[in-house]
Amino acid sequence: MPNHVSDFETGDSRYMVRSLAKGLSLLLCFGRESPSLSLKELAERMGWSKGTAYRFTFTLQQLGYLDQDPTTKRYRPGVKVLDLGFGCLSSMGLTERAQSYLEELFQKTGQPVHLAVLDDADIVYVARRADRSLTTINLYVGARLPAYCTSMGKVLLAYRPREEVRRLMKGVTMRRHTPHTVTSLERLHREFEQIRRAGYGITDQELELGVHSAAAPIWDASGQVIAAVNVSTLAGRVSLEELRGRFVPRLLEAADRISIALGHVTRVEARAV
Amino acid sequence: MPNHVSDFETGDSRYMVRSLAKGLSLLLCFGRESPSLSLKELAERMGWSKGTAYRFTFTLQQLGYLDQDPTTKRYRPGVKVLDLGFGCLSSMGLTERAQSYLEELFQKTGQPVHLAVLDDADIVYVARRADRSLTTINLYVGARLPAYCTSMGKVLLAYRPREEVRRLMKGVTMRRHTPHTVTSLERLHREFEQIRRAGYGITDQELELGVHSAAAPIWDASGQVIAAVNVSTLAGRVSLEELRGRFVPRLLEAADRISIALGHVTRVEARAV
DNA sequence: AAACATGGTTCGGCATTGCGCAACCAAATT
DNA sequence: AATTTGGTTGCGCAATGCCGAACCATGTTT
Repeated sequence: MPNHVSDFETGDSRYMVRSLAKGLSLLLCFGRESPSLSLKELAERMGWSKGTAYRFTFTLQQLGYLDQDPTTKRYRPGVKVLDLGFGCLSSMGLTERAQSYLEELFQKTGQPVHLAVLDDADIVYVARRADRSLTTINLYVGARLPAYCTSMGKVLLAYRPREEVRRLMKGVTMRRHTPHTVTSLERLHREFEQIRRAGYGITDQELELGVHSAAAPIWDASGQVIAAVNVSTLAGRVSLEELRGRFVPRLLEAADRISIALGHVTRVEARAV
Repeated sequence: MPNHVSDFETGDSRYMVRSLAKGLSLLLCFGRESPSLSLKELAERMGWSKGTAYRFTFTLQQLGYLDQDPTTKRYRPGVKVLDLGFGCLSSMGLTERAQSYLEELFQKTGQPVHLAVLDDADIVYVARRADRSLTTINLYVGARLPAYCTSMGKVLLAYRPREEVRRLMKGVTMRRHTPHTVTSLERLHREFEQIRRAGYGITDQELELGVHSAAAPIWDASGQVIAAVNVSTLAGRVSLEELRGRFVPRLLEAADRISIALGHVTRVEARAV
């Protein structure tokens, strides 16, 4: 078996259609730091020849996923990319069904509330309800944050089998974002234990100083935890006690209602307060 | 030049990388009506052999753009699709910069407000701020509506060169969604004239009975109209006069502010009221 | 329980596709 | 005018991805 060409992907990528993978990775180049790219830049970033880069941008442009400025020739993502993402998002039905409960939770607490799902060891925001700029980090739908240092992330991990958590967290370096960040896997597992007992989780300034939040799991009809809701508060304005005492009960109520809306059969569970 | 095989795409698709196009069209299969699909269904919809369908789903799954239910084997869009859409959306910067102004407009009017851009003859929602379920249609970010019968659509078209409008509207059948819908291109052009003079546009129940709305253009630094904001109201609760008198001034103010935030150099323009 | 049906997975062989390369343009810069 | 930079083509060949058909693994029918 002469390893003539590095076919890295563990070999199981025998079926991988490469051109598709390439094209998609090209779309990922665009972001906040590089909202538009020239053909040259694209080719360099991807490590492709100009010709190849041209064929891919051409294709994506034809299909509407890239726009090209006619004068500068630079490419920008086209609005059609939203068709990819959001036909899909709506297909989950999650956001739509959760929206009104998020609204209610926001009204009752006056704090920004979010909905997120787990993807590998990240959480991805899928909906939010907040006042303008209460949050320090700029969170938008689709944003990713590491799971291990966020309340929703911990909740989502807490309800996964231990084996899966091990697999997901393998390769994640638990960076100490703040002095409060939990950076030991063992400690994390103890927190998961606690979360499962309490039915919710709290993180205190682990990702960013001055922000703490509480999160609760959302169950679907099959009894899986598929998402988490949180309430996020500023440490300077709301104490942990207040978060726990005033906001958590509302949070749990909202989480339950969303779960029910998704068809979850509620089991009355004892919750340590 | 023997046209041996139908290479439909006007011939200029010589450079089209087919596998990419195919893979992307596969992702578009998923939507509200079909949130999950089996390999078989996918193969049928696409007109592919099972093997081909398998390789594409395999690829997309490996990359995280598709999830597969391990028991039923059915595919659903993976959360990673949001990376495609929203890395991009954020790269526009538009939504982020507009968010706080939308919030303000919503607070002042108490009505749902939206932000949309033009894509072909459609408008695509890129941001919104609304109470729960005031709207009858379920609008989410990424949703598409025809431009010709929406306030934002008309505004967006009104500021495009006539030639471009002709091109975009070619092939669009102006369906009479309600008795109020404007279905003549000529009439539409007269409205555009009016919109340019007034600096905003109103549609009265043209897409759906009971809903009317006012929209205003958003300009970028280069003097182009790149988006539109609207305020949408229920005909039963807010009269057209009230919409015009109470809400439009606020709408215009918000639109101006967003434009300025985008670097637009405000020219003081006379606006007919 | 055996036969059947359904739908997912795998393989081999070959036409097609898409790649690198290198030339060709078209603008901007010197 | 000469040079540079970056976008657009064309060619020939190797790798890619397609078809068809077999193989499996479950679930269903008789």
